[in-house]
Amino acid sequence: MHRPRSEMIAETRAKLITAARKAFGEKGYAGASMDDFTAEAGLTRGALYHHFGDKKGLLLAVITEIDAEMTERLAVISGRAASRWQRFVDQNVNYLKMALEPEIQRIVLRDGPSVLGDPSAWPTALNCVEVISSSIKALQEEGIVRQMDPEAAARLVTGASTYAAQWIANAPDPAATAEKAVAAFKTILNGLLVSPAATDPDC
Amino acid sequence: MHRPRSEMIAETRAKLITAARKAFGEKGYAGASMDDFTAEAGLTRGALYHHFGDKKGLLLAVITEIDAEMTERLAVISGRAASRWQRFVDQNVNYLKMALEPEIQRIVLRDGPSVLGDPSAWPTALNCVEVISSSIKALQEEGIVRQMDPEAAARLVTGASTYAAQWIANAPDPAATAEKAVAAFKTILNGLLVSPAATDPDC
DNA sequence: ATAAAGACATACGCGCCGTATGTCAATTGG
DNA sequence: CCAATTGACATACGGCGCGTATGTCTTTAT
Repeated sequence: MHRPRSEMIAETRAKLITAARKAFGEKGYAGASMDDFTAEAGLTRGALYHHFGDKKGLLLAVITEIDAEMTERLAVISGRAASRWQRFVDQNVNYLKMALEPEIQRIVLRDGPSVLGDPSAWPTALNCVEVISSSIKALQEEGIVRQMDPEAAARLVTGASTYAAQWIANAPDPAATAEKAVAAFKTILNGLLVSPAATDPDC
Repeated sequence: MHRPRSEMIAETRAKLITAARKAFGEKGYAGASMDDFTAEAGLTRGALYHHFGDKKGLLLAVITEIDAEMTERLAVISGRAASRWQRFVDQNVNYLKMALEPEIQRIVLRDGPSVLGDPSAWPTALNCVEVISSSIKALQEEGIVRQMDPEAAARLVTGASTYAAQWIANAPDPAATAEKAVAAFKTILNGLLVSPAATDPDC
């Protein structure tokens, strides 16, 4: 009756990741007690150490899951864009929007780098940056974007939006701050063009 | 013979901050034992809790000290620049250079946000961002830089260089990576100009 | 000179992490 | 079909590190 063991294992792993993700998101990595959230998943710390090695390993698993979701969401966005340039702008704006979510801010943007070190060195390597990087490369080949190292440009741009997102989310008036930040962000992106539009082309 | 008590206190505070700064920089915030580094300063945790409240309070004091140094270093740079635009570029490049230092990376850029939350909400509020912000404002008034919210622009630009710095410092070949990153960074800064130079104006 | 304040040390308890060990079910080979 | 082995997970143990409560001793104030 117990369907194959591998399914039980996958389910256990999923339960642990889900419980940890919730705890990390709400209380932060340091504030989340392994005893507490494993119990909440109906398990003990034994299971956790068996599957993930240690607390850091679990955090990495949680971040990998979140990053996969982010990449998927960006891919969906990329599908429906009129032009390559519009796609690039959409990707960036949506990356910024995702970075506004408290769970992503806390787990991926703040605790992640502190516990696991520089994000660009992570195994999962934040695949969503890759998405933006390849957009830039395509735009350069069409002669739309100025020549520069695509990966470097992608990291600079995502760094800017990441930082801006934290600023927005913690500002006294997030809506007004977001407006200013997105406007400035688009102006900067506009500056990447070989022939910058004199005025902002879109909303 | 013991010169005024206030001097002794200041000395104690300074000793604690120095010892903590060293420990935080080498072992990270979480890995630094308060018992260890207070002992190294010839004191105990009692003194620490008396002056700083808790471990987070001490981290804040350390970051405040580092930020003051960074601001000072930027101010010196700002003094010797041919043009306002050149000053702005110098500030950014030097901000990036500072962000390459391991101590700043670990304490200010990684552990700080994790423990104290979003940097833009810190009491010290990273004064160095303010320096860059006012440069942008001045350049806009001269009609050199495109119109946008100066603070937003400053945060985007510092976010980009901060992120890029971590990428560089942790890259397998930091020198080559730095070259690509700085080149791309200058191209992006160039895009802020009302009349962008066709080719990069300086080295 | 005595009282009050404050700087700092000592002592205690508790939470939390990692490891070592144990148990029981599920697979595998004959 | 039945050992023997593997591996998933629980339990038990030890230790470290933080925060607090308390104590002592010096300095300032009156």
